[in-house]
Amino acid sequence: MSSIREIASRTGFSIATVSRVFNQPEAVSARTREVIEHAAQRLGYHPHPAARALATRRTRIVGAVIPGIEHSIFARFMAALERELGQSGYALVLATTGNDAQVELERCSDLIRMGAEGIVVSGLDHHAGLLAMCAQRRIPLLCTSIFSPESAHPPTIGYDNFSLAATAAGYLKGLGHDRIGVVHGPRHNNDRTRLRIEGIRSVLPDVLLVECGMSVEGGSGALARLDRDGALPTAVLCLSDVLAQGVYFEALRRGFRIPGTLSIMGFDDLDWARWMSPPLTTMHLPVDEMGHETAAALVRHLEDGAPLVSRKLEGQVVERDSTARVGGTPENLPAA
Amino acid sequence: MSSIREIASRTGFSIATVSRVFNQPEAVSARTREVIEHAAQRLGYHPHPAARALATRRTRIVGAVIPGIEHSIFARFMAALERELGQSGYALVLATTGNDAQVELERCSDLIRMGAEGIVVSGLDHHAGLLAMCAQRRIPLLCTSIFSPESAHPPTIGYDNFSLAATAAGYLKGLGHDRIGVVHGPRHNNDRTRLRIEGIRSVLPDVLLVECGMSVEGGSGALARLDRDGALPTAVLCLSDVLAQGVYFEALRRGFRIPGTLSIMGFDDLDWARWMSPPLTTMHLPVDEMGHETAAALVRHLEDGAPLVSRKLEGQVVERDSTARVGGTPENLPAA
DNA sequence: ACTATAGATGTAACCGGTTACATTTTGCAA
DNA sequence: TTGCAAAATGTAACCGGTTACATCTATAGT
Repeated sequence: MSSIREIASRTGFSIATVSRVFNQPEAVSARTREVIEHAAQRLGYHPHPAARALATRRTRIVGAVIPGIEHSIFARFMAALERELGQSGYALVLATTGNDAQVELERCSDLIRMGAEGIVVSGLDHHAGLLAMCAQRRIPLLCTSIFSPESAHPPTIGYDNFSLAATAAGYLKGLGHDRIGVVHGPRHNNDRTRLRIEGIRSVLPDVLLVECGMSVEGGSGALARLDRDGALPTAVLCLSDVLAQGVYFEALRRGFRIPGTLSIMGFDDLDWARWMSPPLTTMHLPVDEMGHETAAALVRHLEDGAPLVSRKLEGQVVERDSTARVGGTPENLPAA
Repeated sequence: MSSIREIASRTGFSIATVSRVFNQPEAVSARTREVIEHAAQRLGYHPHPAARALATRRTRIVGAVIPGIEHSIFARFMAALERELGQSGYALVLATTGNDAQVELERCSDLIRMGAEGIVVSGLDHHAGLLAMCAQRRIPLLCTSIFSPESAHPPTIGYDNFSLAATAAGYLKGLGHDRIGVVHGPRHNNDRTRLRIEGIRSVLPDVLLVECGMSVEGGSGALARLDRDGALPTAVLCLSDVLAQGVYFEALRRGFRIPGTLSIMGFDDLDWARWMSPPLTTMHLPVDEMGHETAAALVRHLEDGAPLVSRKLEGQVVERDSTARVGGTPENLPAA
């Protein structure tokens, strides 16, 4: 409705002066500033975002493209990202892909089409066109939930999925488990999962893998399958706490004792993990830090031109009571 | 880098023709279109979003301002909202408030400042300035997670918290429970919670209320407090599945049988509820539908000027095994 | 009184699209 | 051919800000 010119003509000043009141108040006399601010207030003036963006060539929008936000760790990551970005005056546009590279490309294209100044994605392997598109438009692309020192482009801010998974596997191995099952989500289009599996295999070459949907239901079904096949291991490493939750309840349902019959370990350290009974041993993933670091890096790059550099964040095993030394407890048989 | 004028001069056509190729291709001859499209391709042309937004006065951005996305039902709502908006070519900007009305106002202001064409908030009571701000700038504001037929402004798309909670309380009452505890999150700045409590009181006038933080830990602590006070009811109604999860595990920890010693009922119907052991009885909230309807209503309003009207969505009790008729099971005492 | 200089303000040219309207070209009937 | 409507294209005025540069004013120094 009311533009800068409206205010200018109402107050008798020029549009430049009005603009200065909002952008470089110190360059305007106190009296003038007061008059213009008052008029702006009275007319309910707000600068037109597109006009400002056109002139300054800044939108202060960054986009995040993730597989999905429903369950899991991504919601926490988004929360941290949003909090940090918001504090720096940036807006976060959210887009989900459902783990489809083609959809991811389209979503990124949409983000660019609407003015995103930077894009955050998950993982390192993407549609071939994605990198090209971002490079051509000079849009910084940051890969998260993964760390890779080798690829200078694009930069990664995240954890080392391979070694974290190896550490988790090593933890269970160190507890004396030799028959270990790994429950994981779809490998397709998910390099993090693939890396984790490789990491586990580096410690436990012939571990038993069970792939299932990335949901509580999936985890539940995975344990059911293991049990039905008579392949029940002494420990199950779940590549996500959500899967662990499914395994956990399915174990309870089958009358297993945790960790007596079955040690269960998760991955993520979602907030409810420590409140289960018994509390869930899991691999803590630094997602809050990741959100924080990602936002900070992007903001520094956008504001000061600081280069985007890869950053490795640490995770660690959070030992709780859902895992135990194998044979360490007497009641090793199903209870019911 | 490359603008419409660049392409125009390269191909010898005018900027108007170039613009038409992208906006009204049928108004341009096939030959010309081909030439221009080819040049655009070669130069890696993408229309400048701010310039387009300035000229068309459209940004195709809508904002959602929610308390937080970490746990709970909001992530699911956002997912549904984003999916639907994305399909209509709109982007979703996410902002969180942590249940602070002042922060909410600021976040909304930021959204407007960056060009949001519509805003979605949770609940009906907000900072006084919020409505005024949106009204002045002609930004449609949609309140969700709540339904209120009375207030034509702003419109609400959601469920009736009062009657849904009353129904839940009625369900437990119908099971013969007379000592019922209600575990709920902060009432402050949360009209949905207040409405639910009122609804419960309409059925159970002197129900026992326990307020706690909106987390698994909160629920866990709430049950601990109930037990410590010797005020253990026969059933606990939790105003969120997250709280129910805390109560549930705390009950297990204390050796209670569910539902033998204690019936537990949640609110939300998050996806893991049915996979617990025993599965959680809960009040199903139509959040997917809410996201869908909210997005659709907003898009219709923005595209065709359709009026925004309040819409009531239904929820229902999902009866599972965490609740039972009081005294219906013999083992009414703590197990361990 | 007369500059030199800093401070305040104004002018106008952008930013990169869209689109009403004017103009030119084309195709077809008379 | 000529005439005329339809199709294709061009011109230029927006949209609402920012900002380099020019201009004007006030203050201080000599």
